[in-house]
Amino acid sequence: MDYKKYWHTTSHIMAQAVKRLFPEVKLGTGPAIEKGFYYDFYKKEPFTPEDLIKIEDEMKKIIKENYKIERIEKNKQQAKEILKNEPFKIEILDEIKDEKVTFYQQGEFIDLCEGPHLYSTGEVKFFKLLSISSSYWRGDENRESMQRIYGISFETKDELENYLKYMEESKERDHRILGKKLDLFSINPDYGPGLIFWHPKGAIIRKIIEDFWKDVHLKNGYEIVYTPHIANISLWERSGHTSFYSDYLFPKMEIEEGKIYLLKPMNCPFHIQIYNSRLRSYRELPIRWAELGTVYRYEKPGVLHGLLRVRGFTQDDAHIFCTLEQLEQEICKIIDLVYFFLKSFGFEDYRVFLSTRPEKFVGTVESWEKATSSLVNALKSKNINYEIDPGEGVFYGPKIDIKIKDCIDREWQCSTIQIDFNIPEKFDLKYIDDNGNFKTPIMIHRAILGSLERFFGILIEHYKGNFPLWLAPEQVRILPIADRHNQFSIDLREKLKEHFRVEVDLRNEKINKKIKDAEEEKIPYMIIIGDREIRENKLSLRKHRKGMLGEFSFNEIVELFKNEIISKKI
RNA sequence: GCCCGUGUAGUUCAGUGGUAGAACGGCUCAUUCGUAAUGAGCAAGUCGCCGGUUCAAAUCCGGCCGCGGGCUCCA
Repeated sequence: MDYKKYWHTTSHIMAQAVKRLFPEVKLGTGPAIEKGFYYDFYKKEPFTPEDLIKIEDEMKKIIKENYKIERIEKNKQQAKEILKNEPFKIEILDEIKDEKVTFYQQGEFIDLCEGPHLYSTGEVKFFKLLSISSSYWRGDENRESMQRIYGISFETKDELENYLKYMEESKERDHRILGKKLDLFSINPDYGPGLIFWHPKGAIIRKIIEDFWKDVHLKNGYEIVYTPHIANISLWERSGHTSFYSDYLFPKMEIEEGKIYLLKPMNCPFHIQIYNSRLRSYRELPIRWAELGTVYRYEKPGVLHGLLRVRGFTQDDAHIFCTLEQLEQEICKIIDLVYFFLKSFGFEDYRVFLSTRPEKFVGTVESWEKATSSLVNALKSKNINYEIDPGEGVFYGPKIDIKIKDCIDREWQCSTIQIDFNIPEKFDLKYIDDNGNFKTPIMIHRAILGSLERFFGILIEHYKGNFPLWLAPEQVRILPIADRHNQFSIDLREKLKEHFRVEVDLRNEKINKKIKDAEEEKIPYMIIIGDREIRENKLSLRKHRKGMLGEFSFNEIVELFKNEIISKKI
């Protein structure tokens, strides 16, 4: 069912309860959102968690009192009279163009609202208020600070409980917590908020991803490049970053008198320098240069978030220089590559967005239309359903964004394909065409994983820390039952080490404890070694979260693991 | 950046003005064990930083820094 109406009504019930308990509160707005609802209130003292309980109790009363919800039409004058004590509502009223406005009334509570709503407050069955936070009135930091209460409601108790369970589960997946628990990465707030330290277990995963990424790119017609982390400010002045991107730049470094350098916030100007290092012919195009390029951007303190929003990160960046005629085919190739990578990591659900020309743009309308139609044709030829974000393109060109869904249906944006008319002009990129004339190539910026840091964070949450065998930092752990099994286990490790990442648990602990720890560390496979295994030369194999698989020979195990790794089985 | 909350041992957290605590983890010893925690002992802290109030501050007040939620969903 479509819960929007249901949630919207619940938000009105909440507002009614708040008004009863705190009559001095002024109403802001209270819509249904993607999952649940909120209402913004203007109140001097913030709400406390105890207030939430009181509000919930009052809401239960209102539901029980089962008020009919009536839609009432008023003209502006009447509306103003009704809202005389609600300054925020009056502000909204003043912006409505129609002479007639609608109110919804339930009991003593009346609110300016275009609806729709349920028929009565009694229809809301199960609800919960979830959190209190602040927000600016109309999202404007110069305006009043409002108190926002979030909540959720459902028709059945089961749905509510499932939702609360889902919320709990999302917490267990939190990459910041798992990153600490599994010793994958850390951030030292004293020495650099937003800067990531990759611990050995995180770093090995990154290495596997990087190797895979490079191999696939080389096989797909890309060349790998490396570029510096800093460059003279004149490069950034020419690219325009010092003006349109200045908020995100780390402060200047004056390395010698008058020689000012900047940390790079993007890789593209460097790739352009490689392009411009000599004259290019049309015969060379398309040129595809890829780099795992580490960039630094000054993000505001309040927006940093684990691995997902950081100040230093590594983009899986590439730039393609091509002609307008080659554009569509290049886009198709990129889309294929995007899908190949995302599938390899276990992402099967996508939503594709095409962003078109914004109000402020560079280049000609004609070139925008050509580029946009190349994007559309590419999507159509791939039979991809897409949604249009009108006017949401970057000022320098249209783009395709691909959002992936993780295994609990949350959406993440990683991949982006952007066409750029601006920067080739700025840097005067040229090639010589088949008639000997200078032409300007088109440039495509594209990233597939987005950034390694962010993608790693998403992977941790997607897998809940249970990495598939090909990515797991420690693929197998050998667990000897008693001291006398240690030497056999160490020898076995040496043999397995040729193929896999394997450790032995030589601690003086009971087998139960060793299994528990290996399970908690999410090691995909355990091999248990006791008297029986040594006597019969068989290995007892246990799978993480599954339990005993039985006894296997050494060769059978090698085969089993190898197949699982090659197929990138989830 | 702004609003609210928050900062105590490696980790998770208790501690409302009077000698700094628990569990897990770590170390040592004993135990040699068959599929999710063997037992005992020991070590471990500038209570985020700076300042103020007080005979006395982890605790109260102010500033700074960090972290968490939100500030994008608009009658």
